Amino acid sequence: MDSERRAKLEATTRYDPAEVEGRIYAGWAERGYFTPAAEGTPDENFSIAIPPPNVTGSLHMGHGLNNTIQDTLVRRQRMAGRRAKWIIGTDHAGIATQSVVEKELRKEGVDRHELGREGFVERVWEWREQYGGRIVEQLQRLGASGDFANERFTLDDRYVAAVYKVFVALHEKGLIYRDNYMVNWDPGSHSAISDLEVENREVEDTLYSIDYPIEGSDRVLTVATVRPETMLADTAVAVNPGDERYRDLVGSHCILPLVGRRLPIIADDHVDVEFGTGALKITPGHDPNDFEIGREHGLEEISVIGEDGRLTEAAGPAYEGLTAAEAQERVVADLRSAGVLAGEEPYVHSVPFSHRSGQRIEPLISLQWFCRMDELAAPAIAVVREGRVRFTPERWERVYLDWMENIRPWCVSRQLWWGHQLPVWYCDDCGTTIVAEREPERGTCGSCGGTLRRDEDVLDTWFSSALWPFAALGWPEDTPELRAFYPTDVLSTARDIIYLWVARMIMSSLEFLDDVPFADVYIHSVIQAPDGRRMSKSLGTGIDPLELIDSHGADALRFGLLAMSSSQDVRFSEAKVQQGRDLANKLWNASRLILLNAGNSSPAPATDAVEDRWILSRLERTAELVGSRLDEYDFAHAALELYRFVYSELCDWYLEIVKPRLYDGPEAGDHCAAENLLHVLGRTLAIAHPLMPFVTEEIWSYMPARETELIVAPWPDADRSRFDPEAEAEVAAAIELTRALRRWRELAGVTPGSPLSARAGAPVHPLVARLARLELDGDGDRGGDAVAVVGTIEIFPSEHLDPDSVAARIEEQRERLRAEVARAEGKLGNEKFVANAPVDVVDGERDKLERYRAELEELG
RNA sequence: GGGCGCGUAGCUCAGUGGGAGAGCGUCCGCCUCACACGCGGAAGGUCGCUGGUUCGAAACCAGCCGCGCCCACCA
Repeated sequence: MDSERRAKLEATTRYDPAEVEGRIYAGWAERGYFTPAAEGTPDENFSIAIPPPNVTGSLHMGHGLNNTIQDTLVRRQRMAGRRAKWIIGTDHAGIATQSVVEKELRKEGVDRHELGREGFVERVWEWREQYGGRIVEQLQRLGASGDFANERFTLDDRYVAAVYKVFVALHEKGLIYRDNYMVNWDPGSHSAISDLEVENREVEDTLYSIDYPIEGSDRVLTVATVRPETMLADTAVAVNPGDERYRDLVGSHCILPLVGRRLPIIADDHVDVEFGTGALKITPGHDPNDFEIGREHGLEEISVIGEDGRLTEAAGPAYEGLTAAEAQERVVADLRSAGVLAGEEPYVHSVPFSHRSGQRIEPLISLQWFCRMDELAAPAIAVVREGRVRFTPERWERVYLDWMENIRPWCVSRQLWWGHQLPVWYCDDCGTTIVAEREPERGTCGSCGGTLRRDEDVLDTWFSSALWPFAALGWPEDTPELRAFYPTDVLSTARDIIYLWVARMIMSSLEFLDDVPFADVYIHSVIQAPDGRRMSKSLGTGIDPLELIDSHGADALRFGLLAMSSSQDVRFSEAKVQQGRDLANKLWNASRLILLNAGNSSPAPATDAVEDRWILSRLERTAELVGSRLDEYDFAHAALELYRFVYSELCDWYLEIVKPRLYDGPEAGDHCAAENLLHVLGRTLAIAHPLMPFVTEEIWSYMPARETELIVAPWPDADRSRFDPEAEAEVAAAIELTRALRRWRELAGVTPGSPLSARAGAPVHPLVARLARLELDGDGDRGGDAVAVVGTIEIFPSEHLDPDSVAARIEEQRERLRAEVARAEGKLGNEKFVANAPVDVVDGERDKLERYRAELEELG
């Protein structure tokens, strides 16, 4: 280390992440560590595909955790010597992005329709050029070692080609089809959306009861509804086939009030006898349930509400043009004056809302493109059942399977402009529909030569996301990247997109690449706000990860997130981030101690002194433990185990123990301490690197005899030959004795600075004497008797001892020992315990009892 | 309606059959020549409730109470 760097190290008593992180990161990127060669096989290589964040996104805590997890895994494997590729990219995020740009246009007073489709899409691309890189830059601040040089976007030309290939292939297979079907219409985005984009919310509505007169009778059938305006589209009334009250009416008709239409009275199992009057009005055009019943019974489907949310011509002149809400008011008023409104009462029920726009879903029948899923699902169910794809935590496997086993058709068309426009053309002249990867030549119909019209719709964003891991590697072309890195190893994500994304990736990969997309799915915890609410910008409960990086450093945030993560939801804890910051600082200062006192030593394990063997043993156990925790996706324990080793074992004990040897220094002849310290430090930094890459790389740059940067230094596989139970036991005993003496001193009122006059009853490790500040009497020539015995140490009276405190302390000790003796005696006095408990447990109790009795005796 | 998860120290969480743990916070003492983002020490818990299984339960089983999430077509 040159004198300038040495001076810097000496002067920097606090680790300063802001000074380090940008510089270190730029170095890594410059040297190309993030882009592995596309060579070798997927088995020997390692890859992860990032859940591509929305281009419109900015880094939130969920990204923070998920990407820290992925980066930790990637760094670990890169150090293990594998070509490690973290596939990076962003998602075009159809509705989200379109809304952002529309909002921007609105500020300029422009409606997207004024620009036209082409102009608008161009505008979105411009927006993406300008702002789309934000989230990617934010990932880099976290320390993400992804392959940013090969960043992908789900609307790149090559990616679009993959999407079209899949669409066309599924269409040819008959799985993708066009149909008039009940969809979730989102008035907010003015598009159909899939079932998965709908969320149910509890809402208080009014439940209206309406009398439908029965034809040829003066009886009425009373039906209940929360949406009276939809009655205009009723085409039947249903009762349960087993319902005695109405058995005679099945087959006859009633008359729809206000409209006068004859409605058949039908019998259907869906009808709940218990609910209301047991008679259900059937509106196939505006209720998903009624739609099913209608199709089963071949009922007429009438649409009275259009895609603009207004009543259509079919609703009749009195209502046409009204909004649904206005129509409801009018219908209720008309029913009342007609004297058929039998009742109204408040009613709480769950109602579908658009996840995206937040608006209430309008169920209606619409001509859309669908994908049948059952055939695709079957093999995707099988690979999970067979364990070719494993979920961690395991319980998500059931969640996945339950959904897959009841999968329903997927509405894939969206009435948006931003996205993959359907590769579908229509000939209005001859009625031909062409589904093709490329636009037909000259845009004309092959059959009749007529002009083709392209379908205006785009695909659901998740349709393209489903292809992410392989399309991002260049599929359908047979690229070197695909050959080297597919299938990927792990997918790390949050549970809310298991259906939307994870399941669909598995299905598409099996269908098109005949293989699973990844072997492991890790479902990480959801980080809630500190008060337990959802962390969200709109609730004002969000905490910005970037601010935490600014204040505490990226390593601190990474450590904190990993340490607080769990197999369940957790509340965000800034204390854990601070713990990470403290650990970074601790590593930094421990390193200063070692590096500034190591002279010209090089790292090498030393095994002469028992404390050296001890720390080596503890180090290797830590390497093993942290490694296996990471293998198990148990990041919290990996992080906390690292923290424990660095603080408790390395710093609190080993460094304190070897300080004298280090200070006496290599110059005085003890190279071992420095060499061993450098060895231990190096391996510790390597273990810590995947979790805390910046501080470890920075310290590493001061290490003598390093061959590479830490990011590509070998991962420290545990060297079990260094496990040393004897050294561990010996040092553990010395530590325990030291702590007992410190405790005794504190409680006996001896000030920390003053030495204790003592005699060792048995050989005692010199470190105990030093760390507990004992003045050991070599020849045993002491005036007076010992005032106390702590372990094997007799303590003599001295001017520092307060006799009353000592007496009180001893009595306290006696009490504790008596209680312990009583507990052990009780246990051993229980015949059943002695008879049934395992031998080692019983023996353990016996040993304890013996020890406590002996200690008690010593106290007198 | 069904499913999953959770209830342990003031706070956030570990702990899945043999003496209740960590971090933060609190209290006491230390600016000891790596670090006050530090060092040493301490206090603090009928492990949601009730039964059961067991020699032994925070852990396993059952029921209950409370909280959260997911799925579901009772209008």
